[in-house]
Amino acid sequence: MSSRMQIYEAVRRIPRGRVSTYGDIAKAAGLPGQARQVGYALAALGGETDIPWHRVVNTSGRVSVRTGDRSVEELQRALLRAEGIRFGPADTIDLRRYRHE
DNA sequence: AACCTGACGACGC
DNA sequence: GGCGTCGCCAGGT
Repeated sequence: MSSRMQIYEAVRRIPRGRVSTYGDIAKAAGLPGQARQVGYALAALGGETDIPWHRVVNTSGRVSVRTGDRSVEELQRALLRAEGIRFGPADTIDLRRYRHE
């Protein structure tokens, strides 16, 4: 429960126009190796939140696929593009360039 | 208690 | 880079 707060705090630290990965956030939240927990914590956020959930992608530099609802992924890409992040072929982001340490 | 399921990831081919 | 395998762990059946 409290670990979820740690996750949100870490996500909050991602600067605008940059991204981080589930694994990196997990590590930053003191939960190394528990990337999945990050996914669950973000999924638990409703639409109303000030947490920049869209700045979290997987290590492939791509927006993770949700089960069912596919429109959310489009929204995430739109939000990222709005921050100046460019997507390459296959909707891939260049992590070497946008990844936040 | 056993088993299944994910907004994941590292590793070996 | 694609693909299969295994490790991870909270929650729900």
